[in-house]
Amino acid sequence: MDIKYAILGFLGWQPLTGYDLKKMMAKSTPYYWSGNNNQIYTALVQLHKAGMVTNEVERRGHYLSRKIYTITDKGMAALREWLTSPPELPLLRNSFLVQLAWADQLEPHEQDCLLERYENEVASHLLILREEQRRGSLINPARTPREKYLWERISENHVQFYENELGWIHRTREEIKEK
Amino acid sequence: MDIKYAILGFLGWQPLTGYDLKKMMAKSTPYYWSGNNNQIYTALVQLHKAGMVTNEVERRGHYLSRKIYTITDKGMAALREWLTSPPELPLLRNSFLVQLAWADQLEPHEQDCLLERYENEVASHLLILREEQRRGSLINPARTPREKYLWERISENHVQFYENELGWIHRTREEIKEK
DNA sequence: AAGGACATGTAACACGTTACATGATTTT
DNA sequence: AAAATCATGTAACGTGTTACATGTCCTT
Repeated sequence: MDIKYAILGFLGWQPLTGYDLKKMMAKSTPYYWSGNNNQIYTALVQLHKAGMVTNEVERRGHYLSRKIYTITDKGMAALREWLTSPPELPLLRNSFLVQLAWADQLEPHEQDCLLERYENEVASHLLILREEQRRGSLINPARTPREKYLWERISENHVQFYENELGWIHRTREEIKEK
Repeated sequence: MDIKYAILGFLGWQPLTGYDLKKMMAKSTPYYWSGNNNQIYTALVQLHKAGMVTNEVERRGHYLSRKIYTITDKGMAALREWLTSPPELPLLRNSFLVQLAWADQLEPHEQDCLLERYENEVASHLLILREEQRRGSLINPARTPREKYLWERISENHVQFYENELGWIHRTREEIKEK
């Protein structure tokens, strides 16, 4: 469960609430978990049980309260250990490729429509990513120059992935047209 | 549930058993489902209930038997409809990037070890992919020149993805060394 | 005789998403 | 007054993996 380590990572930075974590993950590139209450809150409970985090309840007003989580030494040690564990290959699932595998059954214009739609999807997502980078709406801790560099490279990894995909689909369409 | 359409795709080609499907998926690039009984057999039951496939039980010996599934017109229509439905963006999950996000906490040599391991993982996977391509151990239907071309492009998409990743990690390591 | 391929299925678990449920506080 | 944000949680569902369970047939 990656998300636990992502949480530990953020808490290693500063104490945070579940709600804070949710927002931070939504704003940072490597976190593919979509704004997801269930996962975050249950992971926090599990981390608490395992002694990796402690929480302090802060009352505000009559009913409202929030839990501020802090990482423990045990949590820091677990994070460090995970950081040095063997990295895994990325998991890639592209259902478009499954469509393409059987696209020979389509009429030529339907087939090109499919390819064009995919190209547009990728291109517009790339624009969004670049815009986010440009506006600096993504989190970049930058506590040290090295950390800043690493986060920039992670962001770059995403952009490059979509650029690569765009190049591939473009060439595919060109080659089909030539026939 | 993509896998249902993948099954319909293969059955559109020829009648097959669940076991056949399992092998074919394992041998073709765009099918990311790992040799998985549960999914295939339950999907076949669901497709059968939905009238997308029929099956014929072939007895062989006293106890042994196998179910040969055939796609129906309804199944073919469902497949065609899915093929023309709007493609989705690929789903990419790279837990290595989550490790990297917090890698500033590591000693320089531990950090480079992490990067090197990832580079090696990607490089060796790329070798496997290229070897599979070269040996032709991957399925390539090639019933028409266009279909052959499409499957080659799908295979190329995979290779390009890992090549891109390899380029990215290589450059990242070089830039870190320069400091 | 042993091992591998053939063949079908179930059980338990892990991960992730959407939607539901509640209600206070702050901003417009 | 309405809308957005803050804040925590639960329920139901979908998808995918590993391991379990069973037994035959074919090759070495």
